[in-house]
Amino acid sequence: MAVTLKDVARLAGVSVKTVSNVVNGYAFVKPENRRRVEEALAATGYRPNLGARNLRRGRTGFLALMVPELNIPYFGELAGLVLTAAQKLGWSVLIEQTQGTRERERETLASLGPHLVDGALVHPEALRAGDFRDAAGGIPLVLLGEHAVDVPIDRVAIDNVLAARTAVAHLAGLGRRRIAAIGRNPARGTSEQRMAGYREALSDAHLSYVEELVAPAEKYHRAYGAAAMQALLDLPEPPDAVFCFNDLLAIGALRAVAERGLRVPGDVAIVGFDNNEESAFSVPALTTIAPDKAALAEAAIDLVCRRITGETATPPQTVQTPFALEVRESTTG
Amino acid sequence: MAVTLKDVARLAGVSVKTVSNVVNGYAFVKPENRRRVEEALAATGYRPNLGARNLRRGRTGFLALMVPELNIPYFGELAGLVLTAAQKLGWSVLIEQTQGTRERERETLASLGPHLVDGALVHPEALRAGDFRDAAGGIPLVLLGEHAVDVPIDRVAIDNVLAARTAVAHLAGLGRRRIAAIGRNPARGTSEQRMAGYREALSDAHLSYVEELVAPAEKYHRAYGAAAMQALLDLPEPPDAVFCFNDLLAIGALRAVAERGLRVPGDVAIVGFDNNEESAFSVPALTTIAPDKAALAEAAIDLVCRRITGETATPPQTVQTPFALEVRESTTG
DNA sequence: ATGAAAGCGCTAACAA
DNA sequence: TTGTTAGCGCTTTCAT
Repeated sequence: MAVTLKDVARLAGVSVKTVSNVVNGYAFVKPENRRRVEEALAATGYRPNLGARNLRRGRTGFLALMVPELNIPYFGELAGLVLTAAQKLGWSVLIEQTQGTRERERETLASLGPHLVDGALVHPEALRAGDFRDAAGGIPLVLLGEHAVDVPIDRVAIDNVLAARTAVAHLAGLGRRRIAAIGRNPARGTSEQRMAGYREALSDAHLSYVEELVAPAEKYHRAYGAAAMQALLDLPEPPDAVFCFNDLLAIGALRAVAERGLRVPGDVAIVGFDNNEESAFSVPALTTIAPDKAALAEAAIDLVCRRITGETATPPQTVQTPFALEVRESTTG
Repeated sequence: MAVTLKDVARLAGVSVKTVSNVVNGYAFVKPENRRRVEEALAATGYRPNLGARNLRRGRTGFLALMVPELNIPYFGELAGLVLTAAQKLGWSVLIEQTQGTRERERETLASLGPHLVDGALVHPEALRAGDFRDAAGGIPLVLLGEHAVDVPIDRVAIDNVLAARTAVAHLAGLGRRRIAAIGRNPARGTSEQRMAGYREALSDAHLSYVEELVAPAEKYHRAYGAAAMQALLDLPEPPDAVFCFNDLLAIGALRAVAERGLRVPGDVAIVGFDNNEESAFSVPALTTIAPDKAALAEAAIDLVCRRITGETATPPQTVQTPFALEVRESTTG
């Protein structure tokens, strides 16, 4: 059916070794033979059978990317960048969705392994430290995003505490005094970090931490942001600013404010987190923390590839990638 | 390193054949042996090497999904659904991004093939009919979305003409007389279809087709929608309604209207296409055509799998999946 | 019902 | 510099 190395060899009148050498860019091939092989290659339209090559090499040639859901804009954007970064280095990526549940995350981690992929980038939502005990059959893992889980595994993330602090400091700098937060969720690692940054910034601005101004969010989706904002607006003394732990929550909050006939940022200023593409086009456009997602994707791919090739054998490291505060209309109408 | 069939066989004191039989659920294995094999399997934590299995079977076990970009919400959502549908049937999916350029689409199609994947779902943007000439090395292909390309290949799509017509009829039914369109682009297949539906609906409503009310869009991104809307609003006699060929364009249009201090739907009613999740939360929420994306994903996966297994050997077919008009605030403030 | 062995397409150690 | 050949881990005849 498909053209094999042997077919090419026969056509070129050389051995498979020589063809293999040419295909793999081995330098020492007699020019005459190289020419004939290349001709045969072109004539047959030969394409190496990756499965066979990798079986022989003890590699699969694939990486995995584990994320909650691709229809969450942040992960859609990130996945796109990861694919691009991987492709540049000649890797194919298998994307696995977990829906953010611990069980699916554990299953997925277990299903990964040397027989399927050579390495994986994982963005866990609910995994605990113990879940990593020789998971994934020992292939190199790189954790994406900051999490409470304290495991000796490579990580790439922005400084969530500082980012949250920056966002809230911006609000305080605008003269807002009742700054709420939406997104507290003990089950999520990043929630802890962002809470910490929130508290630090309040303290920096000599504002006190008010329990009732911190709204939980079960999921970081738009509808939950809207619901949380409604609750906040029902307070006897509603907030004059809100820091949302991601843009989806912020977009929901934006709607809730509009539905009350209130103004953003006039009555309530809003800051998000992630800089989803949609956030630049909401009405009003959303001020948000903009992580450098391309840098994140590239650093992660780079790291996992170096681990696979054994190029880097140092202890697990944490790479911090940059972020910026993107100021838009939702705080400076 | 990893546990192989041979290791399990040795531990269980049987031949690899017997282990293979157990692993593959072959019925006729002596209960005693089955028990011992299962014990050995559990003790070693054996996981089959997919590469080797597929090499032997002449399969790869992978499907490909070719899309322009994952950070476009429609494709992020669709990809997530495709992954889910594929997983249910035990397939892994390789996602390939083309950025919507014809060249990358051709390259990708060529890079696919029996050595990499067993079948592919492709959502082309710029491909021409000729580009499909024995592309992808003869593996089963399923086209996603409607396109101008007329090739004898399986397809899954909604009825774009009818959908567009429905959207515009809705606008006309609201009493709007100057209904514009944003998104004309001869290079894109769906553009033709949506233009046709637009014209049909105008004619149904006894409105004449006005060339200046049809705005082109190079890319179907938010910024292009905003630019097109601005141009439309600069017209001596601006439109009182706009049909955008996707939600991204509509979101951009929404912003452009807001920036002028005009009202949606008061001054201009807007309808989109795709029903991205964000469209339910924009201010105002967007009326849009909502294709049943889950049905699309499932039908496509189902079809390609049946072709691969040879279960379906009929001539290429076109499967139509349902859509609905989702009426929201942007047309009924 | 199960074992022995061939071979999927490829790479690489070993020879020549 | 190039040919020969042994596997990579698995499935699957063909025997038994």
